[in-house]
Amino acid sequence: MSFPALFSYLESIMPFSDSEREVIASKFSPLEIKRKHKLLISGKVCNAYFFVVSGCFRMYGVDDKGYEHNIQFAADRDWIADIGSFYSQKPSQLNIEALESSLVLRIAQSDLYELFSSQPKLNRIFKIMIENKYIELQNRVLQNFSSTAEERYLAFLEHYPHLKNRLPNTQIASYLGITPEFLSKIRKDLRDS
Amino acid sequence: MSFPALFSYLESIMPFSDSEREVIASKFSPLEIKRKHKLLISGKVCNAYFFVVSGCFRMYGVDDKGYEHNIQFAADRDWIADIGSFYSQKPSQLNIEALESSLVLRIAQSDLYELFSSQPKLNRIFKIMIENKYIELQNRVLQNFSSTAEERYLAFLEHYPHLKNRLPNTQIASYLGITPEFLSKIRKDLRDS
DNA sequence: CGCGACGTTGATTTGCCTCAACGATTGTGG
DNA sequence: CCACAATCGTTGAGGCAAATCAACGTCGCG
Repeated sequence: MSFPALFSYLESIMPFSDSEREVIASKFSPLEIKRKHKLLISGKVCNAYFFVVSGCFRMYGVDDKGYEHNIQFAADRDWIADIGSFYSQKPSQLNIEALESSLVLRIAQSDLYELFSSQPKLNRIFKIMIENKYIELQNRVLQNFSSTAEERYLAFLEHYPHLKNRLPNTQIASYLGITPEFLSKIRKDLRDS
Repeated sequence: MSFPALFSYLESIMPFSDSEREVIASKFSPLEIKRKHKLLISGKVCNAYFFVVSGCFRMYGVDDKGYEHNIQFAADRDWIADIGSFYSQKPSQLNIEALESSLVLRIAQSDLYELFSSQPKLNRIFKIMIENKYIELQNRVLQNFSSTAEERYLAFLEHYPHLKNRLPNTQIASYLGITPEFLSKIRKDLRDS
């Protein structure tokens, strides 16, 4: 169990010794997840973090009318968890679902906390990761307020080139906060012009 | 310089010894900021974090058409900075402006990094703070997608009771992502019903 | 006092949604 | 290996939430 994808990610931030790698790797378990299967179900506590080795996931909430709204996608070499539920240990309102058959590495909350104590470097890595996710979200809030749906769609294509040919348009529409029908119209307008 | 407001906040999370307090306090400088003055101006790098002792600030971006969009407010015992610019040391696209005459404690980026090394506890406190801000933003994204402006306004009043009598409605409208005129209509409808 | 920020109201416009219908594609069980 | 269901993308007609533009009264402040 050497998890090259995980360490390639970790060591892109800072180096680890062989013994550190061994301790860290021992806490992660590989999981194969089939398309449409879930890593987290709304109502349950999110008691693990997941590192996506390959495949693709979406995290989404469901509103009063039953509509789903994608909060974020996570593909190769990305992390995913409901951070709010994970740290508060309260039930999550979100779901994490595989959009493709995927391979993830799972680390339980208690094991991650142990690593935070024994491997202080991991604290920094997780701090950096959350900062990055925070910045992404902040840009999204700003953009939702200041751009039309078409502008947001174009920005999405530019910002996530590795996702655009991998996701059905319905999923992209849900991420942009519009209906699939309206995204279809946007795409038609872009083709026509 | 004992900064009771700062340590009352820090010690609500974890205790500090007298000597720790002294080292930490030595890195913060108090600043008085008058209404409408800025802690951060778009185009500059955000090279400090601010702890708001008293008063109130908004952080906002300006879109192509010149409209301002409030990203967040920070009042008593809250932190404010453009986290993205702070960590990347790239120019910020945001502004931080006092809505009232305020008192803040400023810590420069280099001093904060020094404290992160010498006072590991602060790492955890900042990690927790960013997690909380992340959760807040995530809820905001979800709510923007799944609620009407009226629902978001009511949720704002409920979630930020200490701000609602302190902010002009134009600022609240900007935070909610609607025009001041439309907020006025919402308030009228709520009064009439 | 007079100016500028603020809140309100009304008329009109528009971006996006809703609902409905229809082909194309995928995938799955018999 | 085919038949059928399910998912996906598209198009169109009609409707609604919120924006835009314009006007006006109020208040606090220099």
